[in-house]
Amino acid sequence: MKQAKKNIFHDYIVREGLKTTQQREIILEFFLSSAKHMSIEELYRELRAKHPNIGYATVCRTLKLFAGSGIAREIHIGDGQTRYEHIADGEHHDHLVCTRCGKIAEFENKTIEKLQAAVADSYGFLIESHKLELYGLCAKCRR
Amino acid sequence: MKQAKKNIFHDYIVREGLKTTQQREIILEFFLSSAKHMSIEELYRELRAKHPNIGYATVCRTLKLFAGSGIAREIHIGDGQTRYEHIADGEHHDHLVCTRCGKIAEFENKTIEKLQAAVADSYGFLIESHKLELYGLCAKCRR
DNA sequence: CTACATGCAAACGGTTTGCACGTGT
DNA sequence: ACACGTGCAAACCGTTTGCATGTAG
Repeated sequence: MKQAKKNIFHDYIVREGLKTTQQREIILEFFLSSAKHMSIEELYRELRAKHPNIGYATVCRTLKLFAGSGIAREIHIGDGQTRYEHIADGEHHDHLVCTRCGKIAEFENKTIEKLQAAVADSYGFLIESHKLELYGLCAKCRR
Repeated sequence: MKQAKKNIFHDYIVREGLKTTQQREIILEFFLSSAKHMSIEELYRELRAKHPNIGYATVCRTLKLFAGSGIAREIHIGDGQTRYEHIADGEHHDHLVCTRCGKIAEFENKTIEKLQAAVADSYGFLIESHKLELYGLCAKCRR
């Protein structure tokens, strides 16, 4: 599964006439093993601990490549940071964002998606993508 | 209805020990008559045309007050701009965002809201707010 | 050997803030 | 009078870009 994504990314690199570099490999490996919704800053900080000579700009640029290749997606949950999430085999999912601890859980609900499609239809609107986020307190923070 | 919101804002100003100023009145009047999801920049630019001596900072600060008073809400639709929408009597609504022309339509769907609540429950999550945006092409831009 | 990639620092874009001056109460 | 508000310009914060240098193919 991790390997599958590495392959997708590698194919993309080749297809686009780009190059496989040490930095890209390091960032790729790290991203694939990391938590699901890291911000650029978090990714950079943790990466930097092991690899002090990787620049912030390189992390930014590489994450954009991940998004371009289809193994990651840029998300914004309104905290002013750009985050990247793993794309799990075409599955779309939405987010439960804890406003206290910042934890992000994922869920999927086909019925909601169908209703969204119905709403869009009734407006003559053609959906390309959607974003559904529930903000509140996670089970732990409620207590 | 416009008057009702003016009253809400005015009460808020008094309650907080703030002051009614010319600028605030102008911005309030303008905001209440404006399109539903203006960005700060748009609001500022149009306002500025009539009132060249109103500063950007004042617009920002005043919009925050509107949000604080409950007559407006800050929204982010991922284009890097902060927008303010009117709050219609406690009604929540979601958005259809046209990725071509930028137009934002609103909708409301109680069934989706119920399903959201059900999902949150199943995670032990307590919803404070939510955001649902459908991105795509509006009826006009599809043609 | 050439084109692409990198790290740094400087630029960017939207928002916020510090400050001296203005104004509502 | 005093505290709050204003406009301007400078600061801010996360992200992007220009450039000289490094490196994959």
